[in-house]
Amino acid sequence: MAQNKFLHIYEILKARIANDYYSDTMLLPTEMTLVEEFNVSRNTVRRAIQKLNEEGLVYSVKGRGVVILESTKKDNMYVPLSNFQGFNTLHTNKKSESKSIVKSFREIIIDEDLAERTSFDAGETAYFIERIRIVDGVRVMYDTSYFRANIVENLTEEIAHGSIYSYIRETIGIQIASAKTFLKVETAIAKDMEYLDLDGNNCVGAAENIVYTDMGKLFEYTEIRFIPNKFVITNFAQNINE
Amino acid sequence: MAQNKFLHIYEILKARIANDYYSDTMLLPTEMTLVEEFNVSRNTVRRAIQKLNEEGLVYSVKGRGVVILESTKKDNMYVPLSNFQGFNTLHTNKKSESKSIVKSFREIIIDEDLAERTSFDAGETAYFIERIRIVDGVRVMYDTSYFRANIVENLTEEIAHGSIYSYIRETIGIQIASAKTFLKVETAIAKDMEYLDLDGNNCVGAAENIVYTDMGKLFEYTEIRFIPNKFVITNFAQNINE
DNA sequence: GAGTGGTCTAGACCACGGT
DNA sequence: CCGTGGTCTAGACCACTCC
Repeated sequence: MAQNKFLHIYEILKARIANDYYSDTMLLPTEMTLVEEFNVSRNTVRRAIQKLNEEGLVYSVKGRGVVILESTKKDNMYVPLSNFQGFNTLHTNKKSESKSIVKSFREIIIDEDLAERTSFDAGETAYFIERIRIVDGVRVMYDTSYFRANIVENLTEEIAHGSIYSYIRETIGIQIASAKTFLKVETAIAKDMEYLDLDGNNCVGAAENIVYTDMGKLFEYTEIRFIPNKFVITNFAQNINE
Repeated sequence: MAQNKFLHIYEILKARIANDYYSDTMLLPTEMTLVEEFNVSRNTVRRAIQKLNEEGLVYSVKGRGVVILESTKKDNMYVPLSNFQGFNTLHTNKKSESKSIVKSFREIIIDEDLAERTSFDAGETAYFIERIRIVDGVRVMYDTSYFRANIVENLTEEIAHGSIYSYIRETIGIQIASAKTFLKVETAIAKDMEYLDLDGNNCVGAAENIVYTDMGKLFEYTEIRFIPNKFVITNFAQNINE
């Protein structure tokens, strides 16, 4: 039972779309109809529908109604991979064994060059961590992280072996707000060859990740580099007509 | 002058954040303060703030306020590339010359295999189009498109040389609703070698694009394959704590 | 306890689509 | 023209943060 009314309605509508309950018309019932069915205000119905729009399940057209988008065969094709936000592994039915090893862990001083890349201040202290992630025996990705030492205090290699985010949330008590990601395909460098099972490929996927605390402070800069043919990143764009 | 009040307020707040007008506190004024300043209802202020949240400029915390996120050096680093939604070229100051050539154009019947990939129906007719995009003399990407013939009627090679989307919008009168994108890094296949200036790289970026009309009909499936080191895809995730 | 953002209500008018 | 979704208002109560 969802606490929020609008989330509850959103879930019901989503299930009905998935079950083809509304498929005859290709339109959702009108907002006023849903207001009467659920006995809520129009605003609440609109918030539920807005969420469906954000997920790309429907498309609202002024004057006509809320159009249900045709389903595709790809809708349930991908499986989320552990912590990595936005990353999904290619579909597999079998369960995967995954573990990670800490390759480097040390404190560093941010120099001019790193200040440019991480948006930290030159001269401040940061933790530098390299970790390799291994799935089913294959080294599929590694990430190079910089954590601001004045925010993530007393980080140790032990903690890096487990979940740094759990430590940040539970021990330090910082809430994580949001992250920005930039994605590229790049020619592999020596370190990629060394850390990854590239299997003949000479390129990697590269994702830059910038993460904020809920105080608005940038506290982590991470570059993830991953092997080809293993990950899918999904995205959804609306209102292509400018 | 923006027509909508909430968009107008959003733009003002965005400008103030960019100008460090609010930087002292790291918090936006409270909703009630903004209600008084702009003489609008609280809902309108909230919609403006919601948009700032969606763009990753601020982060709202219940009980505390609207936190302004630190700016990063990457915020204005990338330049959008023509039509390709979500794609951005790496920053360059010089203007680029770009053109595209149509490599293939024909009508085909969707077979079982294509039905699986495109989510079209097996047996229906579609236009098959391959186009290569050349920027500053370098073949940087090519896309393989399938358009449903019963929606995009009378498509010709001439039209494909120009803008198919202009034809769809202006001549056919169909509005485009939204698109889903799936992104991967893949080992290059023979056709990639043939169509792209891979310059020694043996991988490509691959983006699948599924596009809908505003009637909810899937009408285009396109696979874009692009060379490494040239494009950036930006993404923004919120509420990482599940 | 005071103040914040999150949710929700019950109205109103407008712009657009389809007829 | 009618009905649709889009915008906006003016209230209310709640959950949370911070002192």
